[in-house]
Formats: sequence, C-alpha cells, structure tokens
Amino acid sequence: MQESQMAPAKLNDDALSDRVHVAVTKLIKSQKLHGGDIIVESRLAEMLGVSRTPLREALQKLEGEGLVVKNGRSFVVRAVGLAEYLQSLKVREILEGEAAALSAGRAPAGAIRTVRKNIDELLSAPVYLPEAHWQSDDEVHALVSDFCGNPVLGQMIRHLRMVTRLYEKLNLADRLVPDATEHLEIIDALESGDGRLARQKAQMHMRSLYKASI
Amino acid sequence: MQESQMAPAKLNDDALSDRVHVAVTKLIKSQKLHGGDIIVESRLAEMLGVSRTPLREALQKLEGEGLVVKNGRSFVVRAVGLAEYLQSLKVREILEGEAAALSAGRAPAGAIRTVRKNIDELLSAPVYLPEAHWQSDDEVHALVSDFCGNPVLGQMIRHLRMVTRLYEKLNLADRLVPDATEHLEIIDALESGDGRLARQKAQMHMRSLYKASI
DNA sequence: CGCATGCACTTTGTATGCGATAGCTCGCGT
DNA sequence: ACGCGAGCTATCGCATACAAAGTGCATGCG
Repeated sequence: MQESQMAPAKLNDDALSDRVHVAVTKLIKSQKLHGGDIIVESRLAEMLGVSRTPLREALQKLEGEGLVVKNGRSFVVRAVGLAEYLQSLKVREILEGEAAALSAGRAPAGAIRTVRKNIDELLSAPVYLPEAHWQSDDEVHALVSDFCGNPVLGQMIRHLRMVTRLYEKLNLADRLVPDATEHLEIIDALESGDGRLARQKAQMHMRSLYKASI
Repeated sequence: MQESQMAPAKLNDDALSDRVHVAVTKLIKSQKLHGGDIIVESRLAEMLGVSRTPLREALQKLEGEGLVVKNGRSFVVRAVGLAEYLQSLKVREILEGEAAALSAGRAPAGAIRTVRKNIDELLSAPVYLPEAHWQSDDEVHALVSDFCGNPVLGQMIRHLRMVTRLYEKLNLADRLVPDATEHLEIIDALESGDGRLARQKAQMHMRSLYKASI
C-alpha cells in the first residue's frame, strides 16, 4: 500500500492544480517572479511540468487573492508601489494594534518562548539570513493575529501582511535590529497581559516601518 | 448573429469567463445560490450556457475572493455563520470608524446629497423594497470607504461588507428605519467635516447592527 | 434476512486542440 | 526618415474529450 512519502503531506495528495497554486505563490513571494512580470502560461506551465489548465486555474485563484492581476488578456504579477505599501501599513497599524490588545495574556506561554528564542538566535547569528528574518517576522505577527480571538481580524491582518511583503524595494537587512527590538517589546507586552501596552507597542512597530520607508 | 443589447457595456465585450464570474457573484449575493449549496459544475455551466472551463475558472477566482470554498473536491457556496458575522462587524466597527473619520469633509457634496435623497425616498416608499435598501446601504458605506483617501482601507471595508452580506439570517426589513436613521447621522457628520463625530456615528451604526443580531 | 461485493453512473481533474486576437515586424508610401 | 498598414506569429480563451475517483444501487452469497 505504501503511499511513498507521506511526509510532505500533500505533495501528491490530490490536486495538481493546488500544488501549482502553492508553487506559484512561493515563486511570487520569493520574488523569483517579481512585480510587473507578465506571465506566459505555456512557459510557466512547462516550467512546472503541468499543462496550461491547472496553471490557469491556479492563476485565477491567485487573481482572486490579489497576487496577480489581469492586464489586458495576460496575467501579470501584482506590483505593490510605495503608496500602497504605506497605506497597508497604516491599516495594519490600526488592525494589529487592536489584535495585539486582544491577544495580550491569551497567547500561550510556550509559543511566546519559542518566538523569543528565535529572535535571540537571529540577533546572534554570525551572518544575516533573510529567510530567518522573514520567518521570525511571521512568527511574531502570527502571535498577534492568531490569538486575538477574532479569526476574521486575523485573516485581514494576514492578507495585509501579504501585500506589504510584495513591496520589493524594502531593504530588509537594515531592519534586522529595529525589527528584533520592537518585536521583543511586543511579545513582552503580550506576555505581561497588558492590552493597552501591547496595542501601543504594535502600533509603534508599524510606525517605525512607515518612517523607515518614507 | 444579433449580439442583442450592447447597452450594459461589457455584456459580450470579451471574456466569457469574466461574465460567468459576475453572473455567479450575483447568484450568490442574491442568494439564488445560498450558503452551503454544493455546486455541480456541469449543471451550473449548462444553466449559464457555457462549458465547464470558464465556469471553473470563475469558481477558482471566487474561491480566491472567498465567495466559495472547496469542500473535498467540489465547490460549495461559502456559508457565513453568526460567529463570523459578528466578528466581521467588530472589524468593520474599527475600520469604518477610521474611514469615516478620514472621509469627513472630503466626500463631495453632490454625492452626499444624492445619497440623502435616496434614503428619504426609501423611507417614504409605500412598500418595502429590499433591493433599494441594499443599494442605499451600498451608497452610504461607499461614501465612507471611497473617499477616505486610503484605497487599501476602502478595499478591506468592501471585502468585509461582502462577508456580512453573505450572512443570510439577517432580517433586513426590520432594519429599514434604524439603518436609515443611522445612515443619515453618518452622512450628516461627514458633511459637517467633524471627523471625530463621523467616527462615532459609524461605530454606533456597527454596534447597532451587532446588537440587532445577538 | 443481512451484509459484502461489484458494477454502473455521476462528477471532478487534466490534457489537448482549435479558433481568435493582440502585438510585432517589416515593408510601403509619403 | 517617419508613420502607417498588412501579414505573421505567439499567446490566449474556450470547448471537448478522456481518465480517475467517489457513490449508490443491485445482486448474490452466507
């Protein structure tokens, strides 16, 4: 019966279309495809080893999610400019502030400890690793959005974070120390259970990102 | 050959797939397809007079937009329950409050007058017209979300409103007078340019909806 | 009489083929 | 030399065809 590797879970599960969807998502987030690139279906389909049909379906879904847009009759990778980036940060300031206030005292201690440890490791790493930076960022903000008790709010935040990640001109390396510092303040506040403080720290973090990009 | 009505602009323009997308969107919003319904592709495709391919593409896009979800291997119309409805209202309270504050004094006087006139007509109509109620609602909230100067914020609000509209158990008729009253208060505040007041009125409106559904 | 097994039908997933069209190149005319 | 049009090619939109998978029913056996 041996299903071969069950390990990567849904690697062959069912859904060629879905696999393509996650693959293209990764291509975009990792900027192998970057904003404004026009997507030629046949080329990308062949590159991924599938026919155009599942690729097209994945692209339609991505269009719904806002990762690609249709320009004329071809898909192009969504380009996020400075204006939209800043607007998203402003909304995140509001939403993540609220979510942080709600999450204060609710996020599990174990999760907080793990996240803090990862920040420490990131800071003491000998070389800068963008991947680790992103992951740590994800963890911190997930702490805020996943435990706020309002899944809809969490969903909004995740979507906005996706948009901000699409902004390519951000110089990530410069943000290592500020991010880590501000992240630590946020999770300290979460741990303390002080909602007001958590909101303030989360908002400060967003404003810091804002100022860093003007 | 007769392409019939060209009037509604892009009725035949290009894009069978897109037409199907808007058609299905309407079917869902008008609850001809209601939450939880499982969609059989061949049936719906035939009903719309197209083959399964453009229908599937439309459905994938709708999945990305969150109007349908995949349950197992078939699409089902997204069902919004009370919990999610209330969560959405909570987020809307935050977001529309902010947007109203930003829009105060910025929304064009002409637009405001039109909206107010439509509310008056709605109130004095001899019979209750759900369609007109929805449209007026759209107009008021568009006033808030379209002129807040932050398109990202506006987009979030539109999406949340879509979610709340998917909640089917709401008894719309009972809301006619409260909605109209609160809407008038909101646009009065917008017109006056008092951001603080506008925020307050928008938030009160959301809390009113919230309480009406507990 | 109940349960298991297999068959047929329904429905989805993917590939492929064909017609249409947009964008491009090249040549012609001014 | 520059603009414009005609033809060509690359690419898209859609339909159809086929394969796989799930489901329910019927039939036969214990």
